[in-house]
Amino acid sequence: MHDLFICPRNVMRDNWVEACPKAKVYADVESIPKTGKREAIVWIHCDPQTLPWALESMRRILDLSPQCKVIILTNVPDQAEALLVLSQGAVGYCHAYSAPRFLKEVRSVVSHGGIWLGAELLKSLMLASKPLVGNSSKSIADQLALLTKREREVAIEAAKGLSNKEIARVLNITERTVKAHLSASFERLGLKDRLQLALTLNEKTHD
Amino acid sequence: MHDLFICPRNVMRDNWVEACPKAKVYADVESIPKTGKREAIVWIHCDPQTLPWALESMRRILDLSPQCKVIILTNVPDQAEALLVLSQGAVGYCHAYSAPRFLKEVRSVVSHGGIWLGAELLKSLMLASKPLVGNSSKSIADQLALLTKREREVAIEAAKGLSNKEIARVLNITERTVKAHLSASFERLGLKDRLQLALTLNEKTHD
DNA sequence: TGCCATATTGTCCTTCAGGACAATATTCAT
DNA sequence: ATGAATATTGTCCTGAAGGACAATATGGCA
Repeated sequence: MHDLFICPRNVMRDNWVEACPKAKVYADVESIPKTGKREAIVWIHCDPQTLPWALESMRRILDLSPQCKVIILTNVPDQAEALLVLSQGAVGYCHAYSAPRFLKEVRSVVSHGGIWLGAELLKSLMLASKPLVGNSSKSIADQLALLTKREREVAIEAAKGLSNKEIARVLNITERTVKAHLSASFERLGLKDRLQLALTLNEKTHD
Repeated sequence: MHDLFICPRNVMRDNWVEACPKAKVYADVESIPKTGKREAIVWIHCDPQTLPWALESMRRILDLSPQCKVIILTNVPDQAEALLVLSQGAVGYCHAYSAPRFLKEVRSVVSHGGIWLGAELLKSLMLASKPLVGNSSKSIADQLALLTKREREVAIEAAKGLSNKEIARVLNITERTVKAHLSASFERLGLKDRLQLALTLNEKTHD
């Protein structure tokens, strides 16, 4: 699977050359020779201003050769932007100045059918996807079962919207104890904070 | 970076051996020799019933050696389970019967700091992060109708669990503006804070 | 008897949420 | 042209949330 770069300035950066020695560079999609439906890894360089152009280029490449893999190289990585390009068909999104070794890794992943995204982006996706988890086969009861008795009691009060002080008063323990149980519950259930806890425990069960 | 497998049955499957020829297998965390703070790729095999054990094993491993990479191998891949293990620190989640070539690829990705998840899971994550409105009942739509366009946009992001900073980034406005819209929304809808807003906009039960 | 899990609590710290008061710019209806 | 609503942003402030590190006590089990 060969590589090609699309860069408005029509210049290969050193790290790109080192990562993909045999790659060719073009200024735009039109400049690419028509080579039939061969698979390629297409690296499109852009910045926030030229993102729409990059997205349009990707669309056209994927229209012509759906089996191509498109990786977006940006000067200013941004999560929302990453989500946008990935949702529109890119299989990778990384910094244009990344080390050659890193780019080789990205190349390896996508050439085998993988998708590349950073840990921070994955974290955001997981946060945003909590409703999905709520609708999973793992019921609320199952999740509560992962907690100890006291953790459960505290979690339920927190899910109602009570503050730590209010929960402490209701259960006749200190605020510090409330925090300890909540932190343990967050970790056990894979939740970020009490808001996610509240959403999780208030999910409708499926009967 | 060497590999080790944790499998209750203390047996290496053929595909594991082929993917990681020099790896060692242990029945549990206790059986692992204390080798100091060396990085390792730890593959933990489990099924739905032993997931809690696997998660606990991972926690202990990461407590002892935070630089270790943990990959969960399951007999029954499940999206919610994948999200749970990834949110608790795993960097990979895949099928225990995966081809050696595939496991090698996973190994390569995580050893270079990447996180492995399948294209299907990523797709689900991105779908799940779409706006909440559309699946809501009329009452929620009615409440949203009380807000201005911008207030609505901010409220929806907040209801997903995003912080003010994250919302500011997504909508390309300042954190101060986010706060202003949220405060206005709380007052307009008669809500105390973002937790109540989240429960209201995600509401499925009527108590 | 010893170990582990659980429950409880303390101090300290950073970050975040949200309110108060204030201001400018834009859009739209009158 | 004017006024109101909306959008945006600033500074400043307090209180809450949550994490880190630490400690003691209790109950159950091998």
